[in-house]
Amino acid sequence: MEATAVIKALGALAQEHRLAVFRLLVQAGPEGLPAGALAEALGVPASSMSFHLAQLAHAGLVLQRRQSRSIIYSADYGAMNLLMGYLTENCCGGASCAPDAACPPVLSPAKPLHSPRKDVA
Amino acid sequence: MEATAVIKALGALAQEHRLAVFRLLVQAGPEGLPAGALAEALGVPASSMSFHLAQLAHAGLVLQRRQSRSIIYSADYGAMNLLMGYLTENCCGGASCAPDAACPPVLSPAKPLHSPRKDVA
DNA sequence: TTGATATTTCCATAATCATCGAATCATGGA
DNA sequence: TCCATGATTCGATGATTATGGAAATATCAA
Repeated sequence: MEATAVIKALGALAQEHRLAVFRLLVQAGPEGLPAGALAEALGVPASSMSFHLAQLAHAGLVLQRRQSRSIIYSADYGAMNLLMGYLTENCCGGASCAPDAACPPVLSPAKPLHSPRKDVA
Repeated sequence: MEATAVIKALGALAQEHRLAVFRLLVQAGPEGLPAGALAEALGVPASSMSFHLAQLAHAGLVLQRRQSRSIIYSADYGAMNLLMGYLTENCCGGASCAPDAACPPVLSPAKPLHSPRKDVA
């Protein structure tokens, strides 16, 4: 994933409604949700929602497929993984950045990427 | 981490220079880098870099400390973890979203969050 | 205090982005 | 074909954001 794609993806998520939509889709799973349901869920006019969904799709964060009259949107989990991988890539120059924590990115709250060292704050 | 903080963080990263700075800092590790070095590394005027660093700091993504005449910036790894956790929270409604992949977010390329199912694409 | 260095603040300009009603397009049933 | 439904495109408006030079602030050394 290159920088311009990452910027586009981050910019797409950096907006109230789009962030909410993306999370709904992440939680909805691969089956996704139709545009109308998303608009109603967030209380946003259809034309506005369409604009935001287009942004997310153009950023490669969501997939769309038509099902009869509805257009179903779903999260692109692969893109999400690439995005987060880009941010943590080569963390701490590849060296162990903290004596007690592994550098390879792990999102689980129980195993944070690493804790800042005291001598830094 | 609440939505407004996440939006601020994502918005801060959704800009060419700021994304580049953040990655430099992530790779630099907890020791961080002075503002001047960042400006020079990216070929950006000092005043512009200062603006971008302020954005990152205000978004809670970087820490700053003064060291003599320099101001040293470093990545806030805790914030980064919270940010990514927010995006993947309650993925697929907590249910196993793919029969062969675990849902808890894992960034390692070898163990992606999960793969989209064929019947979805 | 004077001078040099490092960084930030101020300011005006230009560019990008969000909103939403109205019009348009696509689909499917009667 | 006609109509209803679901969604997108168009267009004007208002708001936010990026840029960089000049001036101001902070630190340190002599």
